[in-house]
Amino acid sequence: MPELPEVEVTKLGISPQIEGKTITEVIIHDGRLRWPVPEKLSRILIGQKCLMIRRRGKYLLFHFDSGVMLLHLGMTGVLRIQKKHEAPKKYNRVEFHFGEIALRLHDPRKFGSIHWHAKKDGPVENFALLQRLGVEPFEQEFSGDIGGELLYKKSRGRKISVKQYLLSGQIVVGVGNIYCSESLFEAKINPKRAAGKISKQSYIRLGEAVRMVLKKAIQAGGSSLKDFVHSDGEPGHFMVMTKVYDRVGLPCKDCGTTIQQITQGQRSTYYCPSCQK
DNA sequence: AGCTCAACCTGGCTGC
DNA sequence: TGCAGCCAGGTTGAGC
Repeated sequence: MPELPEVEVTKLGISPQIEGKTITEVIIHDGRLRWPVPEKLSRILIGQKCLMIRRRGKYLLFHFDSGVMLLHLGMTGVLRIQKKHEAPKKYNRVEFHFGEIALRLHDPRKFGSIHWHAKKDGPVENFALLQRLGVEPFEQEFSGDIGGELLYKKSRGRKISVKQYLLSGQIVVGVGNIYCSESLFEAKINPKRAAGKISKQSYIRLGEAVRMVLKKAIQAGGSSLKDFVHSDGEPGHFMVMTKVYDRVGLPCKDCGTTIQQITQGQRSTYYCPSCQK
């Protein structure tokens, strides 16, 4: 599931159930995720109250008195809130109990990860994996024309394609493979163009497109929030309406031209060769 | 510093 | 039906 909108929707879904509650048990069914789940997690967390859940890029940050637990959903991770007595299903990797409530990480491909950042090591922003992240798309630093100007300025001299540049998360976080194709379509930019050769005006359109596409997706995800929170079975999939993603061979919804698919940086890119110049 | 590419892991789909 | 091959929403780290 997870690009930024899905992570944001997850945060919105679990926060009311988790914030202010105290961890009573941590069970690691299979800690061999992207990185090993810290074995000390149980010792650290039991008895601690979750003060707040935040999001940074695609990471969820669970704040406790003595530090922050960082959780990434990877490609296939889903967090679900269930009753503790409900039996965990296949691919439940880790679960956290808050009294009768269980927060379960379901992750078939095990590309997710869980980390601990102790308070004594300073603010969580110091955490190595957060340091390389670009700015948040909905913060002041990417608002209005500022976002596009940032994309423009940082791209000068860059030879990689604008698709890979935007997807890298170096400048602005949260744009995964689906919303990257969608944003470039909305901004009418051909994904094959070199990042360093794109005008400031185009990047300003791209900045707007990124915010618009992500916002719409969050709103679409929001509609499935109830399903998500109350789900005790498989996660509810919400349909994301895409203009180009996964539409190879189909007509462009704006001009009718056949949507193309190419590979860039080992990932699929979809675009309309007429609309995107 | 920037670019490319393999790697992590499992399931689902396509085609023979 | 079986099986090989390819694809999948992310990200790091090695090597040039």
